[in-house]
Amino acid sequence: MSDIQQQFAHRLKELRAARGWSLARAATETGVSKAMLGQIERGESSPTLTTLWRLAKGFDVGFSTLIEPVDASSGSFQTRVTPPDSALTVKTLLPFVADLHTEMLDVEIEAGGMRESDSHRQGVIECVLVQSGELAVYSDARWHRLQAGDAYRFRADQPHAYRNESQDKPAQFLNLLVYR
Amino acid sequence: MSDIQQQFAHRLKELRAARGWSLARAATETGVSKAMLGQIERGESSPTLTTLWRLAKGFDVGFSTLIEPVDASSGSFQTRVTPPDSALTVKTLLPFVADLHTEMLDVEIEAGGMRESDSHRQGVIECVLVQSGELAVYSDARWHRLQAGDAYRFRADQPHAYRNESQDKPAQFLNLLVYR
DNA sequence: CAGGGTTGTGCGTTATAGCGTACAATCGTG
DNA sequence: CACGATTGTACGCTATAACGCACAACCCTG
Repeated sequence: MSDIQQQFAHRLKELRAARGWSLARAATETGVSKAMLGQIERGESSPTLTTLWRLAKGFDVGFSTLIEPVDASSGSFQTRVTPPDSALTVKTLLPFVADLHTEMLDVEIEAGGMRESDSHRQGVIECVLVQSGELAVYSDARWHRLQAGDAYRFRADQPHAYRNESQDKPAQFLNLLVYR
Repeated sequence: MSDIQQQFAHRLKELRAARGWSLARAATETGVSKAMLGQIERGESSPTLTTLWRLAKGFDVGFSTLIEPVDASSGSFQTRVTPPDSALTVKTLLPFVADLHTEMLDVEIEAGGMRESDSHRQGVIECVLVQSGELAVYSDARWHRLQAGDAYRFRADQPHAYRNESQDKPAQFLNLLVYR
């Protein structure tokens, strides 16, 4: 029995309990046998992809939520201003939280300023939403020019950079990182 | 053979081709046998959870990305302003796109204005990031007061509402919806 | 060209996923 | 209390996941 099998055993029990379903009811909703559901919940069996898919549909959750729970609690969280360095002011609007796989920054880059960024981990997608000014984004080996109101997405698992094209005014953009 | 099995067959081939790995190399990286990888790619087998997990780790992708690809192409997308109605101006900064499971709105609500919202689908999480003004958010059967710079998350698969607490000035907030 | 290395497929074997059924335990009702 | 309904577990059977190995086809190098 593997760790993921154990984790999923616990998760399936959670999903079922949250809906107040018996094994029989869950079997009806998902099309997976009662006996098999029991085996999975006790960690005695590692379900196939086909069975996992049935479970996701029957429980009406996305595939990733089937495995990894989303924190359903409500609550405040803090935005945060990173101390300004030579060219950039970064305010973290939505800090990275594991269950949402998302992070959002409000970035201001001074007139003529530029910032390079290392690659993020494999598969991270970045969306740049220009709020004001003239911004250029470097990705896929070239610069892309953006105006206020423009938006641009690219893979952030490669080196990339931001540059304020104006020599007079700062530029401001929202930076959304989606980790999938 | 199920639809998801066929979909995954195609996806696994994609993942492997993208890295330029042979079946033997992929077997080494994932700990899943070459013969089994071949069976999966030809849609002849539905891998168990344990095997899926090994694949995710070996290919260094999140579990959901193992099944559903993220569009890796770069490109601009349009922000959009919804015509104002009686109390609200909505600008869609990031329209919903299926592969990111995310949507972002810039909302301005006039002095004293209020808006109720129906439930979204099961499991949607909403983050409200107040940019200016005094906002109250209704969720979990009660109102939560927020100031500029405050942020609040809650489950959006329940009825919820927004209200500008000020009778003098509009309030503005960013609204991030994460569908998981 | 021949030979060695690489690649993907097919086969047979073993372990286990998935099921229907039976049943013990528990619960609720008359 | 007895009885019926419900719930979760165990069992035996069938189908298939997963593997190691052999091999045909292809590619590259001397």
